[in-house]
Amino acid sequence: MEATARPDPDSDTPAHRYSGVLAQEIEARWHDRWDTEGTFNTPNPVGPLADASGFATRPKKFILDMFPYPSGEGLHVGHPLGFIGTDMYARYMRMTGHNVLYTMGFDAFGLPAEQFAVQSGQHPALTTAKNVETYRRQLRRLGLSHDRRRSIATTDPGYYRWTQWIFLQVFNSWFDPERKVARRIDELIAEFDAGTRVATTGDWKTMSASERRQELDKWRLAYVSDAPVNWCPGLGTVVANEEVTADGRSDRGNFPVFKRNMRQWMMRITTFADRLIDDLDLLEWSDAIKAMQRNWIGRSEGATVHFAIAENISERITVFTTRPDTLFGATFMVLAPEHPLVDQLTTPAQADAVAAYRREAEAKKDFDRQDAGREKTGVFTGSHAVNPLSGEQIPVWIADYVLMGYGTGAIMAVPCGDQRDFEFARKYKLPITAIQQPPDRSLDTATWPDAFVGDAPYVNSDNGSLNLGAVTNINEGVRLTNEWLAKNGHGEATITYKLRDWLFSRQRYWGEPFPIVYDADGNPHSLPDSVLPVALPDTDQFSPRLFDPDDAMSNPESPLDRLPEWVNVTLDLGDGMQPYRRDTNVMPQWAGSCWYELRYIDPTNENDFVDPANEAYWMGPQGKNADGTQHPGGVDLYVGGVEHAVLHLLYARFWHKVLFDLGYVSSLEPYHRLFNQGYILAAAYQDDRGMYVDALGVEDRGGTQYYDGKPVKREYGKMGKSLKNAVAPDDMCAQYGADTLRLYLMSMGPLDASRPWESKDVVGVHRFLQRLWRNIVDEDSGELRLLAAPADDETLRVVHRTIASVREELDHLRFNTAIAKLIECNNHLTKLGGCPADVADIVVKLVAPLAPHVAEELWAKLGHSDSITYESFPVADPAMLVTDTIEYPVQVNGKVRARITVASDADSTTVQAAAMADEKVQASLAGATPSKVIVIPGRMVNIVL
RNA sequence: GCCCGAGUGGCGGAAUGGCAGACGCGACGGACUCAAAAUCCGUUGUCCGCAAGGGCGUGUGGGUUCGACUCCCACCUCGGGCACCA
Repeated sequence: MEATARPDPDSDTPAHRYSGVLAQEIEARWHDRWDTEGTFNTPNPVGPLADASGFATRPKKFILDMFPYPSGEGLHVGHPLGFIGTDMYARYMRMTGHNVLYTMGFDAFGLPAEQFAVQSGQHPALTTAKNVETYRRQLRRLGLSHDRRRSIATTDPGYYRWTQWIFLQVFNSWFDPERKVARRIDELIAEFDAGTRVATTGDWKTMSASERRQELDKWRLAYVSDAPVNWCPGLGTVVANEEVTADGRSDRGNFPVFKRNMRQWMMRITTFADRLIDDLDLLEWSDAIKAMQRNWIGRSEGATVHFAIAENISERITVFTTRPDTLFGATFMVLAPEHPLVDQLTTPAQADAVAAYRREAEAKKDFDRQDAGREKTGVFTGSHAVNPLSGEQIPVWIADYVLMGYGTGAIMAVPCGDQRDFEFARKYKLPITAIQQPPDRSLDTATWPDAFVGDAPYVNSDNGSLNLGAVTNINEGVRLTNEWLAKNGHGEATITYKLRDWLFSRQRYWGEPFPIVYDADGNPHSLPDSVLPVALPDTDQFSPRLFDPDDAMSNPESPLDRLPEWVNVTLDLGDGMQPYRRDTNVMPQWAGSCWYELRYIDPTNENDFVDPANEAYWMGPQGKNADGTQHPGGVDLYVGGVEHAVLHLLYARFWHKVLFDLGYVSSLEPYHRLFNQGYILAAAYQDDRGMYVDALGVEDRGGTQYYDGKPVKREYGKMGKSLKNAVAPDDMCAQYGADTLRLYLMSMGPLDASRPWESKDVVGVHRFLQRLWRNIVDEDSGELRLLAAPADDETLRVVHRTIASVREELDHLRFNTAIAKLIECNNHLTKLGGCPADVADIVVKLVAPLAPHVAEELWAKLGHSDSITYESFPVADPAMLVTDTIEYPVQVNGKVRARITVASDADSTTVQAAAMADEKVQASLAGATPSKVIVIPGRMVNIVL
């Protein structure tokens, strides 16, 4: 497609027609003026960005986009969908008297930047800076009203200095399990010193300095752990659980991921699990996203139950169950093959079988073990456990359908009520005892086709001291059993989570270095604030060692390991000058995006990551939510894709809560209202080899598509490089102007819906702007051509109805219908032959948030010298919204048969009489007498026969 | 399997208990033009009919209601998330 504008100089197109060429000329001029005048600079209450405008006393709106990763390809038209929505809203908010914080930063650390650098042979710092430049230019061209003084990139040392500082706050904190808040590690030391809290590894008073250090490390919210992590040889790094797809591969690069024990940084996000679930209730997020977060955290309530072992082994087997009330039906136990008690439990007779089974299970990847459809397999250990309720001895098996990573890695099997246990019991001829009386089955489980799951009266559930016979619901059964277990020392009520602690280190180059050094004994020490940032050292060896993607036994080698002069340092950390080794990991890409909205507030603050007064103004709680719950604070509107539902959004909430607990921020949550925009889809085409071909080169001939003369297959998918169906915003701006692109993207449908891009449809909104222009400006002279006569009554009503509905639609982010209303209004003006002079200001203001460049130009032509940005948005005159007469549709038996016009204040009797008198109504009635007439005032009449 | 969404003209979509299809694309007809593009005006759910007019119509089947795209129940299809989670 040609990226040039349509009209050529030879054509007879009027010189001042609103064409792509003119639009670009206008837009470039306004971009310069906005920059020169600092039109979108937003003042803070205090600090370097405070000013005397008085704006900082206005009500505030903090409007935020999920900031982009600046890729080498630049933007395609799908990327700015959300950005344009927030820009329209931000501009509307400015015109309704708000002080608006709106800017854009760049999430520039991370794997893709590093991979792009490796491919191109250029340093990621260079490619990133270049890409950010491209993005800034493209975003500017779209007319986004960002306060550019507040823009940051996560790779700026002035930014990641504070990312490292927050890491140190997390490192120097612990979770108080009683108060359920993060507290400073100093307060833990004070509690140990005072004896009000007992250390877990020994007597605090007699511990050596090194022992005390190790005790404290066990409490820290950021800690080094030697635990199973996701090792991805194809990427050369470990990745977080959240970055592993359902089929056991990395979400970046789609490489296999293996569980391996490795020494890595973790963050104790699990301690915040309850608050991360509970506080979702305070947020205006979609139920879908809330459900995804709840699912991921995976809270389940139940009990731990301890089973004694019959064969004289002192250890007990501990299980977690959500259905302790079914304990009477536990007829065997199953341990994960990796369970630590398996060796002790295995009898000599079973040793070979158990060893063989464990080898087999180990060889399988985690993913293969998690296929629910697989036939269950297992081996008897030879030992028995004692059911604490029934006293019966039940066999202990191992099977790979039980996972070491969830609960305790062991289960009590209740085959009558659990389908997995039922299948296993059938296969290995294990007993199945009914403990509930299903309504449609006998108690003879041999006749059952499957496990019975549901509410039914308990049977066989009485051991003399616990009797569930009279219990009618599961909750009551669970409660009674938990009580009995606790009283008799066999267990207690317990809550478990699917959420694991957050794996926080990566063996890559392009990320934030850890502000941590290790002493000669390998103990981690935090570096003081004064040496931050720990700068990422320069090197041309920025690729980590990559391995065969299937080489599970390979070991990570971080690029920073290769820089001994950086790694080895001599420092005085309080014990005199000592040699230390720097941590050679870098933080995951999510670190930088965990707090960027806070830095937007105070981007130039050298002393603080954000001034508390500025944070309180922009993000502090705003009274009560609409439903009366506490307002948690946070940004007023956060727009972004649904793909971050459990990654960025969970991590950022966690960090924010830690900062809240430590008293650094006043907001409980970072993002009060979240809006997930849809994706822009586009047709993609495959040739006969299944290769994608450049969608821009495909021709349509009578419904069949051809590329290079050969037919191709069409499908629709997310716009992007991989499907070769990207459309560049620069091309669209060149052809029609940015205002047209903005309107088209927003008019395609609601912001939260995904929808296909059709380049041929763009011309529709372009024609609208052209007509709007022509209604105000003479296309030949470029001078105003307003109608001198005052707007007639009908026009005034149209204009005021438009004001009312545009306000209504913009308040609810319904840009598509707002645009439709404006088109309707403009079509009315077109029929008049132009815009009456006395409504021109109003019409231009209505368009301003949506198509700001053309609005500024028209505003200037109308004789105003200031930017339209801070003009007040029109308010509809209520008198103009009511009419003297109303047309009522008249239904006979629910079908519209006639229309009558009556005075708008006519009462029901009058309306009914007018309806009955109508001749079409009489014809439809055909002489019959209505049994009922319903009159809905202002709406309609329905005559029922 | 479980949890969310969504199914409306040729196409994108509008209407959330009260006139289904706003607005736009496309298509068709007309104006302008030597012609084309651009622009402007008009028609456009579908079927029957020359017309007036009428029948049908929001994935399928049932229900609530004077009235259902909208609410309820069951099902079908598509999209997304989770999945041997005890």
